Amino acid sequence: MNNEKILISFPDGSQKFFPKESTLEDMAQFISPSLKKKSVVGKVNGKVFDMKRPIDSDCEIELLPLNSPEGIEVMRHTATHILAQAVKRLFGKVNLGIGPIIESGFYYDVDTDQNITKGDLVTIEKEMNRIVAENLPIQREVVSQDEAEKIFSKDPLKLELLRKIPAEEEVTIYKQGEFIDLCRGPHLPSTHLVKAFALTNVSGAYWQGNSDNKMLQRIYGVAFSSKKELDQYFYLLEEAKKRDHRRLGKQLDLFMFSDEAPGMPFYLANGQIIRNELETFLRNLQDSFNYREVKTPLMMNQRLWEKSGHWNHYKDNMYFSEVDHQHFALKPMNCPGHMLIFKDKLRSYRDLPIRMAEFGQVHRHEFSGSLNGLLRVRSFCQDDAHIFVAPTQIEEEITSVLRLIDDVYRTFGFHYEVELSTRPEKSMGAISLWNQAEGALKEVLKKLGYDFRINEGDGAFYGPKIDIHIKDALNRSHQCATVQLDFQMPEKFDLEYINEQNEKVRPVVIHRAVFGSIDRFLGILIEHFGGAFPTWLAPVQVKVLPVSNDAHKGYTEEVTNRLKQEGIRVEHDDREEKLGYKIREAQMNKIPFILVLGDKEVREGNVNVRSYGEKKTREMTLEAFILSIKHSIENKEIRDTEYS
RNA sequence: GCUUCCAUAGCUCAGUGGUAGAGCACUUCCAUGGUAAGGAAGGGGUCGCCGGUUCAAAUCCGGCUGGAAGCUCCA
Repeated sequence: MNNEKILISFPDGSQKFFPKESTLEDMAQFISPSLKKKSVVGKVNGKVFDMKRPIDSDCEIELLPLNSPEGIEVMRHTATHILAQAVKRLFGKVNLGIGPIIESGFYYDVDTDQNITKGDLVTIEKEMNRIVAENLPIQREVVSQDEAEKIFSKDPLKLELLRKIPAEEEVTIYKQGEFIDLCRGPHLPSTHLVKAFALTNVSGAYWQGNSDNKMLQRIYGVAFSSKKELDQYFYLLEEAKKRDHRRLGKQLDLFMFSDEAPGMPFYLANGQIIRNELETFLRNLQDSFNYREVKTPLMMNQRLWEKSGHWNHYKDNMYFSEVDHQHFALKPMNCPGHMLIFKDKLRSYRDLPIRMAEFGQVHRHEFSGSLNGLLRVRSFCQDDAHIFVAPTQIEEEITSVLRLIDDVYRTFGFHYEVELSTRPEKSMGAISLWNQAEGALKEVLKKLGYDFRINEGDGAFYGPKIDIHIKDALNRSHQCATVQLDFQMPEKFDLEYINEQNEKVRPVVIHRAVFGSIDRFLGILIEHFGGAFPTWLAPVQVKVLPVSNDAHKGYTEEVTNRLKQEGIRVEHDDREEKLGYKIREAQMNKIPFILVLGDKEVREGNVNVRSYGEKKTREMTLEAFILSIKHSIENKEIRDTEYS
C-alpha cells in the first residue's frame, strides 16, 4: 500500500479522496455499511467493475444493487460459474466450454463423457445451492498469457479461447473455492448473492457454434434477483404454453399433421377459413396497389433451377421427381416461374413497373430437427410478388411496398422493426452491384424515416434485403415481411425491356412478401391472439343458442338464417343440452359472439348478446346487432380482450 | 442432419417385468326454460412400427418412424 490518493466522484456530485488501490467495497463501506451490504457491483467511469477490484486513478463511481440491470447480468454470470463448479464437483472429469448469459438466464457448455440428462438437473441444482450456501468469496486475478496457459493446461477448450485473446488484452481469471475459470468478468463478490435460479434444460451444442466441431452438452438455467421474479418467469412460460399455436390448433380444430407428410400442415375447415380471409384481405389490398395475380406450376424442369442458380445454392433443400426420363423439381421459390412469365413477351418501359403477385405453394426440405408446428414447415404458401422495374423506379417502388406492409401490419395491431441485411459470404454477382443495391435500400429507409438496424452478411445470395420483424402480444419478435433487391435474376434469365430510346435494357427485380408464409403468419396470429381471433378472422363468428329447443327453435332458426344471409359465419346449437353447457363450449371455442334467445327475445324481436370473454350480456334488436358485427368485420376491428 | 428427451383410448395423462387405467370427448337412456360442465349406463387401445432378451415385455435392449427442447441451417 502506498500513500497516493485518488479522487472519487459520486453520482450525487460529491467527491472524496481515497487511498490508491481502494475498491468499490471500501468506498461503499465508507458511505454506509448498509450501502456496502446492498451493493453487488459498481460502475467506474461507466464500466461495470467488481466490488473488490482495486481502482488506481481518479474516476466517477456508481454502486449498484442486485436488482439493477447490471446487477442481474453479473449475478447470472456468476450463476453460470456456480453451475460449472457444481458440474465439476459432481462429474469429475469435465472440460468447460463457454458460459455466457442469455435472456433471463445463462448456460454453460461442458464436455464430459457422462451423459447429463434432465433428471440430473435436480442434482446439479442441489450442488449449486450448496455452493451458494458456502458463501465462497469470488476473487479476480490478472494473469499473464503464460500463467493462464499453465493454469488451464488440462482444459483444451479454455486453451483454445485463451489463444484467441489478443496480446494487448488483459487476461483475467476468477476463483471461487476450488473453482477457477478464465473469464472477463465482472462477478458478484460472493456466491451467496445468487438468490433465485433454476436449471431449465439440457441440450447439445456445437463447440464455437460450428457443426464441424465436437458437440458439447449445454445446460441452461434462469436466474433473477428475487424468488418472485423467478416464479413470474415460470408463470409467463406457462402462459406462453397455453397460447402455443400447436396446442390451440388442435383445440380449435384449425390444422393437423400426419406422419405421412412430416412438416406439411393439413388445414381443417376452421383453419382454412382463416387462411382464406388472410388471402382475400391481402389480395384486395394488392389490387389497390396495382398488383396482378398469377399462378405458376408447382413443379418445373430441373434445368430451370440450374439456370436460376438455385441448384447451386439450394439443391440439398429441394424435392425432386423423375417422370418420362425428365428431371423435375418442386419449386422452393416462385421467382423463376415469374421470370418465365416476364420473358413470355416483349416488354416496354411503358409496362413498368410490372407487379406480379402469387400465392405460391413452395416446398423446401428443412432439417427434421428444425420443424416446428406452422412456424417451420416443409411446404407453405408464400404471398410472393416480383416487381419488375427500371432502375430509376427502385426507390419509389420500394416506398410503395413498405406502405403496403405497413397497412397490413397495422390491421393486426403489430408493431414492427426494420432491418437491412447486406451481402453474405456465399453471394452471387459483382460486389459493386451489391454496394449499389445496398445504397439504394438505405436511401429509401432513411427517406421514409425508419429507424433501422443493419444486419451485416445476412442478405439473400442474390441481393440485399429489408426484413421486417413484428412484435407479438407476448413481445416476441418474428421475421415476416421481406423486401429484396435483385440484380442477379434478370441477368441469369436475360430479362429485357425496350426503353425510351428503343434500346433493349435490363430491368431490376424486387422480391417481396408481406405475410412471408401464410402458414407461419397464421401460427403467429394464433399465439398473438391466444386463439381469440378478431371477428373478421374467426372461423365461427356467432353462436345462436335457444333457451329451450321446444319453445324457441323457430326464432333461433330465423335469426341464424338472417345472419347467414348477411354473410356472417353463424352456427345454431340445437342439441338437447343445458344452456350453460353450450355457453361453456362456445366460450372454449373462443367464438366472438353468443346470442341467447328465449321468450323475452322472441317477444321483443331482440337478441341477447354475450361477447367472448365477457360475463355481461347486452340486449339489442337483431338489426342493431347485424349492423354492429358487420361494421366490426368490415373494419377488421381488433377486440381488446386478446391483449388481456 | 447432430445432442438429449418423449411416443399408452379421439384429447390430456397415470401405469418400473405377471391378464391395460382415469378425466374429458363419443354412443344410448333419463332429465332438461335464462348465461362456463344435470344424471346413469355403454362402446373404444396389437401400449408408434420392426426385431431381440425373458417362462412372461406397455415396462429391459437395438433399429426405424414421428414429436419436443436446443445446435446447425433458413435463398
